[in-house]
Amino acid sequence: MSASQLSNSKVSQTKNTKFQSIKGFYDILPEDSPLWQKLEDTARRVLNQYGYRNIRIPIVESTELFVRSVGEHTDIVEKEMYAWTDSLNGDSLTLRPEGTAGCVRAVVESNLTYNGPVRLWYMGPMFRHENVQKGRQRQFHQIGVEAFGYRTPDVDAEQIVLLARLWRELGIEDVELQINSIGDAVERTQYRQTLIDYFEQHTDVLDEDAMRRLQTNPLRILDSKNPKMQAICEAAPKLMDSLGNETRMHFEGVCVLLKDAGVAYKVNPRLVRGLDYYNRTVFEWVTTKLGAQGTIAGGGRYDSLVERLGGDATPACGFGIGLERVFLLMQEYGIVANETPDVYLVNVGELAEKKAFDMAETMRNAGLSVVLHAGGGSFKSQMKKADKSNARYAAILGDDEAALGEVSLKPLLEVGEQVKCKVSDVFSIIKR
RNA sequence: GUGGCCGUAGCUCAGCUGGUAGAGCCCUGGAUUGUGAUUCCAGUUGUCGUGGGUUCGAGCCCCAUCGGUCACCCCA
Repeated sequence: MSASQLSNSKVSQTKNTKFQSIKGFYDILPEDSPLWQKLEDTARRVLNQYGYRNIRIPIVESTELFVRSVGEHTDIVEKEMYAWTDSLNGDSLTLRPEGTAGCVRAVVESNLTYNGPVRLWYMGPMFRHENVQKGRQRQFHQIGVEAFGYRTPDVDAEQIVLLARLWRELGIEDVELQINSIGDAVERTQYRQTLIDYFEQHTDVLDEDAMRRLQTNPLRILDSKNPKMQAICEAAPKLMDSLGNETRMHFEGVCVLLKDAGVAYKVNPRLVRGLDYYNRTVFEWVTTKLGAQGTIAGGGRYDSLVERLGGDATPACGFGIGLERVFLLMQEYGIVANETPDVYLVNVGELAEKKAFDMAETMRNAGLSVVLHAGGGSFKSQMKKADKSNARYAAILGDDEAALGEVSLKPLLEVGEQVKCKVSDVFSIIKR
């Protein structure tokens, strides 16, 4: 392919056209970045508290990995994947639409469960070619949390409780926990057939959407918002009723632990997840404050995926957090994070300008965060910049101070006396 | 993939039945020598998303296109 063929024809037609980010791909600007970091830092801390270990996995995997794990007939695989053929060797590759598949691949590849169960987490961008709307971008960010080798309900509950703690630490309230058990593969297949049989007796009531789902995902019909189908959905056979004893006990176990932990939940029998690999416990944390995209975290058990991807049979449980949505929710709650340097170093005068650079380094050596005013300007304008920078103190360096190796410290965030001191004393004055 | 609404200054927006482009915020300078965020004064802000069309004349009307936004679907 030639260079001219490679260039975007729409852009190259008009000269000097400004580039724009691709639809659904966006910049997180410095204004928003501190709040993102607060979110990420808080999550890291909480995950650490629970003994989850970080793993960093690629953004690109082989297409087949996602087809096998997410499911051939899911929306993600059928129409949302950024997939292409590597022009150098013909491999079919895909930008990851979710993280679990790659994580399982890594666990199997490096045999991470060799010494027993592991708890893992990762963070980063995911890619789905969907239409954008509030809380949904084509490149979006998730924290993925996965536990491998744990069979018992305590891990399911642990992950849910971990999330409850995260919301608490972030200052997010009023998020609802919905849980359900969708059974093992066999139980679900049975139930699926039961459901198809049931709805096929009532096709006169089903709308177009439901008729389509009857073939693709009959469990989703129960979720219909069509009021005309409300009655028939209510009367439909319940998934819970077709679950085996072991599955029910597992679900009971999760519920009891949640109760004991004081985490409120709502059993939602219609809660099914869009990815094929889930079984038994599924859950979502939902908010009503973000419009249509209310799920801020969701996950569940996927006991057969590891084996399906070539590993030894290993039970597993995990979830994803939609960081954009949590971020929006934090904004909704007025949660803020500001960058506040300790010092903004104002420097006016020939000698002062000469010494300021070195003086800033000295203060940084002492452990302070120091923004050096660069580029000259009047005293007044420098003070204005100091104010804008959100710094706690303006360190004023004029020729008087410079000659003596001193600075004048003026508090900017609260009222207080301006004091003149040696550069070496700045740290102890500010940090006391 | 489908539909509603919207694109005017860095930001938030006004702009009448078509008649040369506006406000606030921000930014810059000043209100007697080196003190910010408040106040007062002055000043800079633009291919009106893009490309066509109608018209003597288009920010405004028409078509196309791109983008934003919200929703369906689906999901984090």
